[in-house]
Amino acid sequence: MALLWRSGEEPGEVRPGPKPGLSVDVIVEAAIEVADSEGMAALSMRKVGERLGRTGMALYTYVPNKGELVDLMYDRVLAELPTTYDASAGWRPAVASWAEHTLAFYLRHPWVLQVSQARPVLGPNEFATLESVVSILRGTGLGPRRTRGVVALLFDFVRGAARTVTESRLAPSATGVSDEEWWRTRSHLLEEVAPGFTDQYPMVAWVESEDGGPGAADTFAIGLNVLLDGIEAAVAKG
Amino acid sequence: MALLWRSGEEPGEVRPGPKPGLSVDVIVEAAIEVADSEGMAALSMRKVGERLGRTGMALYTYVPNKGELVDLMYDRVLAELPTTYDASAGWRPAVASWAEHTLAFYLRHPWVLQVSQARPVLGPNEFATLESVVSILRGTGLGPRRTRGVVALLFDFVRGAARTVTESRLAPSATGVSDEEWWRTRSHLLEEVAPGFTDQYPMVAWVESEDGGPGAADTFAIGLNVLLDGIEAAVAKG
DNA sequence: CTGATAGCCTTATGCTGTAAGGAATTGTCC
DNA sequence: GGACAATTCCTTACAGCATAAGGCTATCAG
Repeated sequence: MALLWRSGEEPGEVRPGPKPGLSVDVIVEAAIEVADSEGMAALSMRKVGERLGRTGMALYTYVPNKGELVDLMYDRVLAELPTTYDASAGWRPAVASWAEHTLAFYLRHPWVLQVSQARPVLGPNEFATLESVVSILRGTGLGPRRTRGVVALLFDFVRGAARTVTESRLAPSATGVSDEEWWRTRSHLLEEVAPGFTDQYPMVAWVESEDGGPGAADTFAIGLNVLLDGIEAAVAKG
Repeated sequence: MALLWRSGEEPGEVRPGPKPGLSVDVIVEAAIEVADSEGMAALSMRKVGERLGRTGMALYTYVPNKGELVDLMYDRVLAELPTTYDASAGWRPAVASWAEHTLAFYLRHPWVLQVSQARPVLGPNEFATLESVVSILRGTGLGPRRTRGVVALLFDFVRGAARTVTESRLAPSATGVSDEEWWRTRSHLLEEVAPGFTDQYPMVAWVESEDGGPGAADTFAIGLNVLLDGIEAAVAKG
């Protein structure tokens, strides 16, 4: 964890031995490139090493193990997120803006969703993101307990939405079928394998009727509004 | 996917060869036991095979690959969930009951959270769970699009809450520190490594002040209420 | 009995993280 | 300059993973 907060130790201390050809920073950078383009599952020490013209083992000079490397990657990409949001028009649009930025962030780095959330990595940028939401929510006047609940809810919602999008993005490419095609053939497939499933699951059939626009984006917007209304209600209650 | 919907093909068809010593069902059962007790990461074909007195390779006679096995495990445990909820007192308590049942379910089988969500596995029990929530939400009078949004929001919330609980449960045991102790030493640790972090992140410090009761359970209840109020607002708007 | 089939095995391939130990480089001290 | 220590990076090795390939054997239909 010390590595997370160092970020530029004093460059003094001249020490014997060959000059370091790498650094924690370039390793983390290379690892992020791998994870962004090939996904978390394809991230291996060997692959990161090769990208830097080294073997996988060379990385262990700089990073104690893969887990810590992932923690460093996580905190590093979090730096992309804004640290403040414009709350001049009230907390509602600010929260909406936060949610959209955060969603886009997860879509940019889907592997982040696979990094442990509840044992927080405790890096500086993780605190900064937390700081940014709480800061917005101070405008609601809610107390710390309620605010904690709302923050958790907001994160769960955005992360869940991101997971839905990225996974539905990956699934078709894995099977070689396009996204739309997949959903179109879905019902046909099901009718084949489970004849009369629309009778067996009438509610599912109903909820999937009346196809509303762009799908995922639409669902996100609706969920966000419900959520904001819920916060408003909590505020009204005091 | 055909395996998901079979669940008892006709036992006719007498075929040559040795009698099957195993079955898809006992394999799935054994795999669930492994995943429940040792976690998804520890689930391997070899381990499931050994639990049944076979090698790992023997399973490939019944199941095409590990991915399909996981799909089967997923749909199997989903059968534990209720298929209907009492909505006689209105949709609000019914949704609350659904959320609590579902949270408890995820806590019982934490590995389920690691099964892909957005390319739905499309098993019968997955549809049944979807059916149960939508069924409750019909009582709100919302249309299909809004209902879809609310369903997604509900699942994201419950899954996120479950993830938070299970991960904070696992983390300390991995490091050998107790849960409470971990949180207690948290601030001290941070003060050491990042002196004056309470000044740097005042909002975080504020939101973590006033420790409110049992923590996770409290956060869940608060979030759920916010969510229910949000649905109510959506209903009121029409 | 013969041939086909299905269950289960052993073996092998190519991945993974990482422990261990050695070679090479570069500094400080005599 | 030579000795010694520290450091980077390498090769090798091990245990584990999913799973492909091929072989042995039990069991059926004919």
